[in-house]
Amino acid sequence: MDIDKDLVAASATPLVLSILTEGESYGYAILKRIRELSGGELDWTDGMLYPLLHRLHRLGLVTTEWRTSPEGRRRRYYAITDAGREALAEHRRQWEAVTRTLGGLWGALTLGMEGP
Amino acid sequence: MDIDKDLVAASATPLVLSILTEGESYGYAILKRIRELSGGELDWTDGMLYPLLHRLHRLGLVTTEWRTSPEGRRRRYYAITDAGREALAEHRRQWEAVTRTLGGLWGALTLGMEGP
DNA sequence: TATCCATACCTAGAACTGCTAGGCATTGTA
DNA sequence: TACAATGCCTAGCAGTTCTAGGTATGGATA
Repeated sequence: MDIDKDLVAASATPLVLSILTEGESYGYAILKRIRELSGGELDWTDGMLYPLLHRLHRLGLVTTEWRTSPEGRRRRYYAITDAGREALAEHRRQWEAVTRTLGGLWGALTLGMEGP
Repeated sequence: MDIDKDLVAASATPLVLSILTEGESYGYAILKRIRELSGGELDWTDGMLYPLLHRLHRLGLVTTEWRTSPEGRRRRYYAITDAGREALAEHRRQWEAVTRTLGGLWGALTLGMEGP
């Protein structure tokens, strides 16, 4: 049930940026959210996520700061920037272009998008 | 308008296998078909396609043979195998799973699938 | 109070890979 | 006869990824 490596790579950035549009978050919580959203199909290790978050920060797509949560834990919170939102829109555009191309070959394609 | 490298990588195998479900084909024609299907958004070089076709053959997902076309050109034709069809189904399943995950974050998502 | 699990983060560098940039040959056409 | 289009191939470099390791702390349990 492992998702193909290339597909994981292709979806990583849009997925993280999308999660951050829901509101700021931090590494550990993002991992759990990904697992939850995909119903367990996408199961990243933290070693995959943190370098990605660092890269997004280097590219100016997110801001970050250390804060202490109400529970007393130190966490590095991330928030999406305007540039991040633009990058996400472009990713989405590309994802739709490719899905449309594949959809043209796959015939009537629902992709499970019709649900509630 | 360049499509992200990772997204190209993720779509490469399902795209080629899908094209071969339309009937056997050969490298040069597959390249043109990809350009056509994507409206020019996906623009592979031949140096990207041939190694992929070789890999698909090595994996038993396609068969291949040299033939001379009616026009007198020598071409290496490729045809999808049963294993290839199974692999394609699995790719499609994964693509849909990831698209569904992203779709859950993107809200109502048409992906241009509603067409004529 | 010792131990274990969950939470929370970080990175070096081995291992892998993809594609650029080159090559070759043939047919049609200006 | 020269150029464009058709048609195929691959070495190896340049680039990246993620595994495997590390650290630390809060809360629960025994």
